[in-house]
Amino acid sequence: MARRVRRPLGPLDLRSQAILRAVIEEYVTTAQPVGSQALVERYGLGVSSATVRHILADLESAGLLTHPHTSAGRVPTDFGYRFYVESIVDAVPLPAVEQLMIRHQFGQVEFASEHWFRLAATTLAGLTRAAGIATPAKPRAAHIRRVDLVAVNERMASLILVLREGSIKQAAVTLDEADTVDQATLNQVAALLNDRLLDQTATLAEGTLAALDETDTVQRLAGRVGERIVRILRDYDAAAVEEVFSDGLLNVMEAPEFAQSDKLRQVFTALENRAYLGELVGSVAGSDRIRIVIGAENPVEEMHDVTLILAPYGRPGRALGVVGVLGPTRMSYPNAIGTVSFVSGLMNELVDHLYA
Amino acid sequence: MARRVRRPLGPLDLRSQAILRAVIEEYVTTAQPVGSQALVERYGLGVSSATVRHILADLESAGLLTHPHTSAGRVPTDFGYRFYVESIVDAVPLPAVEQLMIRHQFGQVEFASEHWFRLAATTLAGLTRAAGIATPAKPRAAHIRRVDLVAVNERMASLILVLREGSIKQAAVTLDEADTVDQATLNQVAALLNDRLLDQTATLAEGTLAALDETDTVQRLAGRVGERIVRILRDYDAAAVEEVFSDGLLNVMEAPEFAQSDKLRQVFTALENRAYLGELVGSVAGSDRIRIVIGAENPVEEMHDVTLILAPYGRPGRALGVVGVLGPTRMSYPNAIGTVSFVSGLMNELVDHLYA
DNA sequence: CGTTAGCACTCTCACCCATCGAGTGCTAAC
DNA sequence: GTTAGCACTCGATGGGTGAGAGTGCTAACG
Repeated sequence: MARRVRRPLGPLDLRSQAILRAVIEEYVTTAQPVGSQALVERYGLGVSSATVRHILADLESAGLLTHPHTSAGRVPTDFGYRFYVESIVDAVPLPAVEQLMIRHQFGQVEFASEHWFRLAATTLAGLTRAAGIATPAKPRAAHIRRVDLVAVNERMASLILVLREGSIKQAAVTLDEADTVDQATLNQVAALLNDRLLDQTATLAEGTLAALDETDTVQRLAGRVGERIVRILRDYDAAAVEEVFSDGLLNVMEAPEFAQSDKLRQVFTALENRAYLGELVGSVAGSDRIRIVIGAENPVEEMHDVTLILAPYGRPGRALGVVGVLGPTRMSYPNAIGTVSFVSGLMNELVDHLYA
Repeated sequence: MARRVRRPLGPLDLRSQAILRAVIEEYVTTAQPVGSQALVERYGLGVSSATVRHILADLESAGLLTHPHTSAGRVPTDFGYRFYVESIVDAVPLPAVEQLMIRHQFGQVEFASEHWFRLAATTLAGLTRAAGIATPAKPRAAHIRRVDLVAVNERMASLILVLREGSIKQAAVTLDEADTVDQATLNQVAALLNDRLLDQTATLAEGTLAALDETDTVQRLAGRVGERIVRILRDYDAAAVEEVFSDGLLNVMEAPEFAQSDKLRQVFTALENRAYLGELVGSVAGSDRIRIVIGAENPVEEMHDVTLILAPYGRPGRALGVVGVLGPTRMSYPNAIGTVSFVSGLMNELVDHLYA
């Protein structure tokens, strides 16, 4: 086989790179195996199809391309995409007009990371024609920003807990006091809690609450509510990833490689299993760059036909989330990377405001 | 053709009903056209296959069954399912154990309709092996229960608005006052707003705000925030359906009739178009019973292969939402109806507590 | 008159086979 | 190193065939 010097990795000569690039870009648009002739016709390569065939054979033995069968054209391997992404092309930044439009959209949405991350997923789905994925910015330890209590009836109140991280938690608390509890009392309790617990985490709050005077009605009630608050914070802190929101899975369904819904079903199943995404997201959140997982590079069997492009956002050490896209391995990497990059940058800016 | 008295509608004789029922239930479990012989074997009908064939032919000419082709067994038509649901079977109530389990689950969730309706969809999906659908209880006009303001920086505050209906809205308000605004001032503003706006709707609130004294700093700020509150309420009131949450679409995907993902793709597309669901939900919310839309009864072309079973919940004139399931027309109607019925009843109870 | 056995008929499905065409890999010449 | 030429491979396509399932009809039966 080895007709010319084999360089399975490392600096491929420029012409080979150009051809690999052409194969990938042709395949990305047509979804059909690419033949030598098609390449010569559609890309001005200045050589004959026979020459191209030689090079294709070399690229194949280097593991960058494959053959579905003898008489078919070439298809990129996962490794081929990897090489393409790392050594041949650069990310294409999102056009300025679209950047502006998206900024505008985010400006219209309520001021809460709760809503941003969903919008991020939706936006990514629309821009890349793949599925958009996003998690909320999850702080290592949540901080109390605000406590509010609303009377529901004589013995129950609705507790509203605002976290510095931008999310709001709600819970019902039962106050089985001998005397009925009115809104005025609740206001006092809330004021006390706001005074004492501002910017505290679960652990700190627990200490503060221990110091309350149980003989005073207001303080006793505050203690009761405080217990609940601590429990909510602990739950929140314990969850690895609060939620994974995805949008535009339909886009992926439309790709011809998923016409037999079987493969896609597997992907969906894997997606519903949050443990996996949580893990992946955790690993991305640790790093500081875009992470690309192509096909079989993914440890999860079901994900072998799709590519994930994920980027962290937020503040290391404080709150971290992930945005990204999920598409067929056959996707337009330069655009997808550029888009994910922009959206994660935007999310960074937004989260910064929360901590400003 | 007409070998015996034709009764296209109305009281089918009992034996014919039993056979229609057998065909449907066999088809529901096997997803294969049902032949006369299979019926005789698997259901103790006490007659020969030839007799069954006669009856099948009659049921077919009455429009209750069809033939995919000459030499295939029978398949129920949409009309057949309709007759089956209305005249032959009754809803099977959900087993008491499961009822208990579900009540328990709802008890664990935060005290807010926001969360309940999602849980309802998830629960329905799990119980029926179809897709669960739910909308939040949407009040005709939202009422203010609580206003809270948290300082973000000198010129911005985060507004938290709790509605009597159980949902929470959040927004950023910019306070471009000459002097900086601190949390203490914000507390006064919030107290004022809570005092004046409690239980008011958008229109009422607007009147109340007009009466504020613009020369006082606190009142002026309250006016500023109030404008924003009114805008939020108006937006909320204007939306026909806030959100349609669905879960378990995967279940539907697994049905053999959707193996070629094309049909399902259409369903998904229709589902993403909220206008349609909003309309449907609106019509259900108006009525007071479970509504079943079988296959081509659905005005929307894309939904011709699925059945919707929807039930309203909430308080007429106050807040109304919808829960239900979406599955293949070939689904177990008695169970699905029983389950939807239970869940909508449960949601009713929960919403009742909000207004208690 | 309803029920049944028997039978011809229809249609799908699975299988085989031949053909076609795209695209390769090799070789020899430039 | 590049190219033209050519044999070869293999999937896709389409027609043909046989098996099997299930029907509809008819004639006989109680």
